[in-house]
Amino acid sequence: MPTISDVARHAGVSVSTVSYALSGSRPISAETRERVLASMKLLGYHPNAMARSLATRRSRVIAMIYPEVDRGLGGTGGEFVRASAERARELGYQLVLWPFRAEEARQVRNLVRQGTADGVLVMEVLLDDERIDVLEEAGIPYTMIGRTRDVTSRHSVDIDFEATVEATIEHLVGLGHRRIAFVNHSRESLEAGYGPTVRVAAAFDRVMSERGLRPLARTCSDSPLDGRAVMGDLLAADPHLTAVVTMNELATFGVFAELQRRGLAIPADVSVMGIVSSPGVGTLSNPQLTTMHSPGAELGRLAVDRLLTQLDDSSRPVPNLLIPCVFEPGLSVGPARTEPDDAPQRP
Amino acid sequence: MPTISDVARHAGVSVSTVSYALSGSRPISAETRERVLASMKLLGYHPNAMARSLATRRSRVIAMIYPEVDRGLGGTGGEFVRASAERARELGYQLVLWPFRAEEARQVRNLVRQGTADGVLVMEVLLDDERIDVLEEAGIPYTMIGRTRDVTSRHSVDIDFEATVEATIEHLVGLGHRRIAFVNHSRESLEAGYGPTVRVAAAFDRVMSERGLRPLARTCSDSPLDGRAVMGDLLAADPHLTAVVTMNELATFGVFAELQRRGLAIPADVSVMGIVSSPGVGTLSNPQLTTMHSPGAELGRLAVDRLLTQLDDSSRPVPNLLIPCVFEPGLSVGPARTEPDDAPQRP
DNA sequence: GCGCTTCGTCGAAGCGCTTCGATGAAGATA
DNA sequence: TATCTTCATCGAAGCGCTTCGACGAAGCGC
Repeated sequence: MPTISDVARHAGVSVSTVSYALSGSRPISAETRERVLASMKLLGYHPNAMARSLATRRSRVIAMIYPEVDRGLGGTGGEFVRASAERARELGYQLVLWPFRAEEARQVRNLVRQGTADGVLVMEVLLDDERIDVLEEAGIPYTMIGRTRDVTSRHSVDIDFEATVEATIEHLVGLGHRRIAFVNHSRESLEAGYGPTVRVAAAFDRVMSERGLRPLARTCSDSPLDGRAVMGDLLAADPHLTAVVTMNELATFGVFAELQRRGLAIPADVSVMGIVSSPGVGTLSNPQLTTMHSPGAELGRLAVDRLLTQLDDSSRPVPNLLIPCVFEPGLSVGPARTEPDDAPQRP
Repeated sequence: MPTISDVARHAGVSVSTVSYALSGSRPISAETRERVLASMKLLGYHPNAMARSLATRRSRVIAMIYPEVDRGLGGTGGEFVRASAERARELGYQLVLWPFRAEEARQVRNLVRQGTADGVLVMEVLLDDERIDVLEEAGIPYTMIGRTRDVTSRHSVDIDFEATVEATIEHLVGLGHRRIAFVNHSRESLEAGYGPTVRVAAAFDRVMSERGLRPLARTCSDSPLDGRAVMGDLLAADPHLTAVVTMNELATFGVFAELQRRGLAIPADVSVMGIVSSPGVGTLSNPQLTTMHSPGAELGRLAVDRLLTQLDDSSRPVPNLLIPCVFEPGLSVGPARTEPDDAPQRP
């Protein structure tokens, strides 16, 4: 591996001239620049990343803290990671993976202190998340994917759960649905303060109540088996429900199975709509699931952009971003069936 | 951020003493070591990774080249990445992601030359893969997940496709199946020389032929829709087939749908067995899919171990590893139905 | 023709660490 | 007691780069 002084010697200039020729941070005559660049090419020179980092105190590395790349199925996590890594590369940064859960905040601190990363991306943020406190304290730029409880002075991009729920209910109500149930993620994730679980639960309650509808909701562990049980439970709670909204991809398979077992046709008897789902997951069901798919790749890119803006110019304020899920048509949602006991309706 | 000389000053020793106290590479009296460690703790000192790397010419970073974290569904890719990152961390390394496809070998070379990574992990290796040539040429340690065509002098871990197919066919034949069809990944991936596609195709041919059975196989793009079409095609080619082996998770959903549409019961009429599938994917089908799931996490850990062994002691030869898939029982495989035209069988 | 600015380049310091050779103080040996 | 080791520690060099101050050579106005 040739070094900068090999290049300098070969081109007959000083080391600093080579550096300036490369960075352009001081004027260099066109002629010598040519000569230097030619030498570089000839020798196959590539600046050593570590030496450069040491001198500039910038590693051009961003870290991504992620507890799980994949939650079971669901390409969302992976999609997010890939999009971030790609965007980072486009902008000349590298992405390192720090596999830490919320409880491992101390490890995060240690790694941050080592100075390997110029900035940090945090996935799967909890409402109260120690890792964020550590990052704040260390004074290192970061961007959350997700949001802590209070987010006013913090940097985040997130799915716009509220708007997503709003659009979903709007869509269903527009098709005549009034009795709409919701299948959430697990009770544990709700209690742990996992953002999507908490925010969607709250949004569903609010949006339904605002319309004078009953917000029938259940938590459900991430498995088809529990999805079946919960679907049964929901039908017991309201035998006349006409639509089910589910944020739990694995459970959705159970929801389908249970409805079909009971002879309820989708969507003729019951419509099913997936929200915050990974792209393509809709095609796996029969009939194909209508979804609001989560903008994983877009969030990944935006998170990186946002973080790097902060790095380049920490004074520039960057607004927090909320991206709603995208409607992806399927065959699992249709007009509400007219219920006998819905009869006394106004026209 | 305190530096090593802050610590030295505070403890009243020289910089080198601090370094030795930390690394233990020269004897230091217990007393001064204590004093130094106390100062470190008090000052909150963490050695700067970049400076250390520059001095030692070791970055303690390994890079992972991956074209896709997720192929649609399938947590295998993500599982692999996560397991690798975790294992690397356990051993004091960081994992950076290099999102390069096989065509982007030049970019790989540039990054390698920068010296950011001590070693490289390459996912989704093709039979003929330029990236591997680049790594060989650069003389940087690497480990493939997957294999190039000739692997004798190269470092790899991979799924043991041959053993997996062998075990699968064995299992089915043991249940009386003779007419077994195979649904592979896409024709494009076969032609691109994507390892799993090619090796399993070959293994299926061989294993079936060795048993005097007809190796009925089809490529199929990764989608439920094409899965349906291919299933129809297979039934046209052999209306009496009793088992389908599929390596294509998305297509499997279509296979199920098509069989059910035709009133063929699973497994009473046709058994379906998924191979090289991501863990948990079996539970999504109804009836639950019997699979040979791919040992993604194990491969991830092993790949890292293997690479780091090479780094520590490049002379020590490390054998290439092949890990078979693991049988995961489900409800989609049963005894072969007795076909009218299979009648003249020996007892 | 003089001083003044501008331009292009150089040398050296420094980023924070590791590591090698040297050194002085004990302790062991004769 | 003089000599040789051994042990613990120090100082300095060096990893490959950036960047600051300096300096000579042109170019400028008057």
